[in-house]
Amino acid sequence: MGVTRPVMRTGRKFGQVLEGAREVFVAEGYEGANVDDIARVAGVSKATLYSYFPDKRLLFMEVARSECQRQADAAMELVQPDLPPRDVLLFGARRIAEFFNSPMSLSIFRMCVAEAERFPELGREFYRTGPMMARNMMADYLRCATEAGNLKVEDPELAADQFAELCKAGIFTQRLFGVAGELSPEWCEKVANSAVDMFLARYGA
Amino acid sequence: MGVTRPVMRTGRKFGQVLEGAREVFVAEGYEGANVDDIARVAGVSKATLYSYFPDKRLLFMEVARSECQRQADAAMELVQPDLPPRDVLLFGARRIAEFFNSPMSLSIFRMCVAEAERFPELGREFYRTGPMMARNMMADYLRCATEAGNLKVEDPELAADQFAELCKAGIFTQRLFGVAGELSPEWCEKVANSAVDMFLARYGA
DNA sequence: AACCAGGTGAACGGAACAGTTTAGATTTGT
DNA sequence: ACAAATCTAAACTGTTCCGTTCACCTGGTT
Repeated sequence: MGVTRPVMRTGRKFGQVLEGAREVFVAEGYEGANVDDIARVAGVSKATLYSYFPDKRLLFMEVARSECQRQADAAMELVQPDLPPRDVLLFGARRIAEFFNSPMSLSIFRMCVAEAERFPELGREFYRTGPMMARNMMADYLRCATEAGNLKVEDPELAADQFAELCKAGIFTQRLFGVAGELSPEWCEKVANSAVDMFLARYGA
Repeated sequence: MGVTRPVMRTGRKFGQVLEGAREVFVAEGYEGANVDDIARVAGVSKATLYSYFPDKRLLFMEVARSECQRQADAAMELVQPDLPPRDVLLFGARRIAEFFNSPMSLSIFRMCVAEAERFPELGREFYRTGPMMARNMMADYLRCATEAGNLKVEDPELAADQFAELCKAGIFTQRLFGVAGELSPEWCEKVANSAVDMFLARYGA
């Protein structure tokens, strides 16, 4: 594939552009963000911005993509199969709860949801590089742990989904609708613990 | 100033306007919806539309509000405390799973999420009249059932949140990001059953 | 018949905003 | 130092679309 990538990264100010775009998109949403603002915040001329990205939509997708990458990297250290299941799960639960409590993550999530209908590729890309990575990793772990006799999971994919859902109980919805501000670490910890308790009550060996 | 209501309902075509707006908003989202289109679909002139609603935002809020009301009415029949817990929960689980599988519900949900940041009242109003109603109803039931010795729930609010989350495992996220189309009733049934199993494993008496 | 509240349709003002262009400044590699 | 690559500032184009306005129609009431 000698095909030139649609997005080139050669110039000096690529990083600035991406950083500024991230900031403005997160603050204003996709439609609300204004390209002139992005250029100003990035400390870059609009011409420069458009020399990197053919249009606003692709700029946004790159921002979402890079943010997903960051999350995926963080998720890598999520599973340490040599620990007892309770510890592994608790560690994962904390990460998930924190994710849905963080303003940045939430904002990206919100935008991808909002635009998923008009830009289907965006939604699918986000899902594939973000939530699906975590899901697969967790499902793999559950399969391993079941084979090792530490858990009893019949359907690892479903169980992984259930676990992720449990970890955001009482956090996600309220945050998404702006009912609550950022929640206390103690609250997150409680939700995470409760998620693990419930998961083990059902799937514990 | 006789304090005229911001939204008046006197004219003959109020219903048409609301119906047309609902259709276009659901299909296009808030930003994507065009007021001329709404008027056309509603079979009404733009002047008439603006005689009912001072602006697009309030029109949207009225659509969201009426849709929530509909959901709240449907939720009323959700809890029948005289049945055994497993049946009550299964009934609720089916409703929740179906809700998150329905295109209409999903679309309204998506829009409220998208606009919650710019129109905070909208997000809070949606939460209060929608998800929170269901949550309170479920929490009340759990409290009752615990007192009656049919369940053992320490924190009914948290448990209600957990239950709702479990019911959308593997449905919600995929639907929200456009990864999957509408899922089969069999799949929903499986998710609902699995949710109930897990819930009872933890909170069953 | 005269009245009138509610509705029509079409045009218009005006603001916001994506994306382009151009002539010139600045930085970088050599 | 010099040329190539990169970046800048600002004006400009074209479009979209909200919300307004105005002259005119319609169907029911008295």
